[in-house]
Amino acid sequence: MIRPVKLSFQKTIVIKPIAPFDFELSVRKWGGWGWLTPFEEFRNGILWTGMRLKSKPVGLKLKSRGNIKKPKVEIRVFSQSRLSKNQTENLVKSLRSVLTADEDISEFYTLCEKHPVLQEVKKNLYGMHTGATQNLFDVAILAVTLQMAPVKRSLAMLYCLFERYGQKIRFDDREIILPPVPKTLDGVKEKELKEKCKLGYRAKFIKALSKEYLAGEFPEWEKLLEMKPESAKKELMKLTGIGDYSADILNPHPGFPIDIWSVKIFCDLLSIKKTKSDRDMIPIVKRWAEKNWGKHKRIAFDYILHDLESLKKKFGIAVGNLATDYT
DNA sequence: GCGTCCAGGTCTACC
DNA sequence: GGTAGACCTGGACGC
Repeated sequence: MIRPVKLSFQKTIVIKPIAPFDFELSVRKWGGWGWLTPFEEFRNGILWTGMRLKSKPVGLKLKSRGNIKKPKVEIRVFSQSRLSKNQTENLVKSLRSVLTADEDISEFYTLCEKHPVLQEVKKNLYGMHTGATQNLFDVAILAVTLQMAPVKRSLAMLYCLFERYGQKIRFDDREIILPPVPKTLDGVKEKELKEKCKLGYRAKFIKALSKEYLAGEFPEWEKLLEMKPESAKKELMKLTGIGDYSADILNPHPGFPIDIWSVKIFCDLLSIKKTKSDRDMIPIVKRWAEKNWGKHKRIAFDYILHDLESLKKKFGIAVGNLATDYT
């Protein structure tokens, strides 16, 4: 990795999300995945992280200046050069989106009253918004590293990709690593990715995704939003290495990205009778979620995965070591 | 210590 | 269109 890019303070942005909004729950993600990058830092109620404005690296220092009922987030912005009016407007738009500041979760909370598991997660995670990056390439890389591997190995692959090929930024006495860009990964040999980051067969997917991005074959987030959920998913599945599971992670429409690991938990939690193998139960549990939770299935999914430890105690589900694998 | 199995999917060849 | 088998790696397990 090249030496860190030094960023200096430019301006402060204030965002007022729709209440209820709990700042810490919304920006602190489980399992070492991070909110915008796995290498961000959260300490004493402050989050240091970063993102790109097109190709311009931006450092962000976020702090709550409100409360759950009257939320207000102060964001100090750092960059190499002054932000133009247009860049500032785009940054505010991106920040509102990744914070899901405009999402009213009260409708989901009404649904929560109908199911004991959701009642519990609502109580424990009240005010959590589940936003994350809109950069489809970054999410595609994450999805590929999640495939066919335990969490420990997924994190090892992801961390290696960031540390070797990501971009380090330095601001406010902190160093943050931003995700690798397609151009960088396109310039790395598949053999190197396999050997250095232990990506195995996934190295081919990463290379192909980089080439597809550079060739303009990645769909745009806004266009996917305009499509019907299933059409958007089909579009995403045209990308190399993106199948049913990964497309559910990338899709801006609410999906239900369960896999072999999580299907066991959902069957236990939701008392869904296991009539087939774990893999064959995946479409059955997906249909259950669609039927019972509809457009709220993704936020329900996120709330449940964030609250596994307390759900384990409350409902005695057999998540055992699987849940602690995330910590 | 060594061999075998399998995991938090996807692709491809084959029928 | 449906399905079996291959694909990387590393931890768990049995011997």
